[in-house]
Amino acid sequence: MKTLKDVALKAGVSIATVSRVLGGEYPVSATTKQRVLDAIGVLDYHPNGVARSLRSAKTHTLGVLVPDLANPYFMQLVRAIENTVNDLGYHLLVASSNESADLERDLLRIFLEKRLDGVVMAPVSLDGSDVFSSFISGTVPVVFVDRIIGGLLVDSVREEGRRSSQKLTNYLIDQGHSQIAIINRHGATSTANEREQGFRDAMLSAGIGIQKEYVVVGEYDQETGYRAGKRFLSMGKKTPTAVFCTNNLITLGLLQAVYEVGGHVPNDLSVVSFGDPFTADFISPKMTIVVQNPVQVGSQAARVLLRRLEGTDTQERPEEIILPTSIRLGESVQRINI
Amino acid sequence: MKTLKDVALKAGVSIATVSRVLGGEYPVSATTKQRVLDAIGVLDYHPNGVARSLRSAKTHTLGVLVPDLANPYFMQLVRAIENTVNDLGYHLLVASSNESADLERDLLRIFLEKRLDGVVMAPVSLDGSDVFSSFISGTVPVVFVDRIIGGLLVDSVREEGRRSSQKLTNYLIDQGHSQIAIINRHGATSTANEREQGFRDAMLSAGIGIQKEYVVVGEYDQETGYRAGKRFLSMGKKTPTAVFCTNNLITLGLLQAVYEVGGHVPNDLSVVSFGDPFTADFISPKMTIVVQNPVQVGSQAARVLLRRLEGTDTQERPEEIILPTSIRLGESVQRINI
DNA sequence: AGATATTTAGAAAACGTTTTCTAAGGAAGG
DNA sequence: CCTTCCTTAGAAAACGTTTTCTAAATATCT
Repeated sequence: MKTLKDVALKAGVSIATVSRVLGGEYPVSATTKQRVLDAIGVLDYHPNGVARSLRSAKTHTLGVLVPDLANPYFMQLVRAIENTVNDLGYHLLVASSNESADLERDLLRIFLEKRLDGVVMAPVSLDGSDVFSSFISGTVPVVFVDRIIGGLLVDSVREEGRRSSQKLTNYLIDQGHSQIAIINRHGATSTANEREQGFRDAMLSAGIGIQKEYVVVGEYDQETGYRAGKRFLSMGKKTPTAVFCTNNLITLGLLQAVYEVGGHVPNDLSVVSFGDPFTADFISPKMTIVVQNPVQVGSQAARVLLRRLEGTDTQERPEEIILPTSIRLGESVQRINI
Repeated sequence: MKTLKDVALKAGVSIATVSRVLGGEYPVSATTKQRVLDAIGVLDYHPNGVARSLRSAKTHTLGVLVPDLANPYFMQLVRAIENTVNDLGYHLLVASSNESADLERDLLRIFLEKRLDGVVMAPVSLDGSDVFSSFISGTVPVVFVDRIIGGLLVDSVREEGRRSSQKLTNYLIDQGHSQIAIINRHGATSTANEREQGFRDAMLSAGIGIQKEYVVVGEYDQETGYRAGKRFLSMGKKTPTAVFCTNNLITLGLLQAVYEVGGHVPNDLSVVSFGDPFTADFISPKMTIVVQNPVQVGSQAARVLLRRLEGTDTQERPEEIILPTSIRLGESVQRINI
């Protein structure tokens, strides 16, 4: 591959001059400029971005770390980030942690070594590991999306979870349900916690006890929803009348389980869920959901990050943006006569 | 951020020695090695990957260029590529061309400047532009996925399209349909072409003429399917009895249009489609589809690319892998009595 | 014990840029 | 016409690595 030196030789100037023609800041006479441009064209020269990055300490690349690329929520998120940053000449290194804290740590180390200019991530870890402190001491801006890690002073953009969970549960209760199950993620992502809290808030104030068999924990994936569904359906008389799915993939799995035994939603089982617009629109029946907005989260996060990158607000306190969510009623809940 | 120099100073050795400790190839005495490792730990040193890349002419980063990140097919594809290459220490720069040839060219130029080690892309352009020749002369390995560009000697991995299209159409004909519409992408992606060809093959050998109003072209998106659906449904007696959707997003849009007017599939309209497993499984009714396999395509493409990167088969002729597809019958087609 | 081989470490070049510093040549001013 | 200023261009340092070349110190062999 050709270098500045080749171009300089061809054009009969110094490499400094070629660099200046490309940079455009420094004055170069019209004639030499043309000679250089001609040489560049003839040689099919393409600047070496790696060398540039080394010299300028800027890679113009942002790291995006999501737990699961196969989740439409995160796919939409990534897309929104891309759309927002592309115009300013940034590009994305995308990786997924598969909900593993170890993998997350490894990937962050890679991000650090690749000297990415900033990071948008949905954290999996429960607490700030050593890698985070490296990021912070290295002053690489990080923005958390969807989830947060308590105790870390990091910018974050997420969606309101507890109150909307509460409202969603209340809706079920209002429709006459009391045998309500919840399928959630194990462990303690902030998101999972908030959703479960909201659920408990509602049940508590309605005076309904929460039965152990009705609380299922697993992963944010279809498998978890499918298994839980199978189990619920095999409980005979004790089968819940309604299920609260805390995640779109879990919902898909649950529906699969119901349909597989010839069941019907909502006739045999009422279902409510958290859902991104993409997934939600093509599930039948139309689901009653808390409408999530990954596009908003992504573009806001990108904007926060870009502000940190361009601006000089290094010692400013972290931004914490919590987007409001709303409930959209569908046809996935049956009214029960008490 | 700390450098080799800092570590060398702290450990009382030369930077060459530190580099050797990190590299692991060159023999270093146990005592100095320990001193160096201690210094690295104390200083929280993280190697500068940019400098490494400059020196070694390897970025360990692959470019992935898809037309649309919001399409579950490509999302699955990207994920499969990531899974395949991560183990070997490669990471992905992901970008989407939004089906724009101009944007595609710009992004390829960026890839070139960032000195990515290789590229996996679903090409949008119809012919090989100048950027491609830069890639080829620069010997950056490229693998096409899903689509190809005629006349370019480039590795490719895609799915069989024409014969499966023909079979899918034949199925409709066997079920008694003759008023069959097709919704396809405009222009000439190889994929769109093949699917249309297969459709025409079937219609021709069945002796059914293809009516102009039954051939709709647009984008590979929901909007296109939705609009086409609206139009079909407003044709009264001439409304087709069956529609062949060449793409999963188009299918979603079409269904939306049908449901919106209270219609039913397949009672009011039979629908068949190309579909990725993810989307297909959660559409109701269960669709009769050509099952696409983005995961296979992605991992195969990654493997081909890795082989080019590691091996020395530079002058070998391009690989052209065409994966077989199969038809999965669902409940989206109604049998018509003739 | 002397000669040779082996192990370990440092100095310096190289990767391809950007940018600072220096200087040549011409324009402007007295 | 001589001095001063401005414009344009080159030389060289710097960014942080890896690697080649060289050399010192130690081990091995006769």
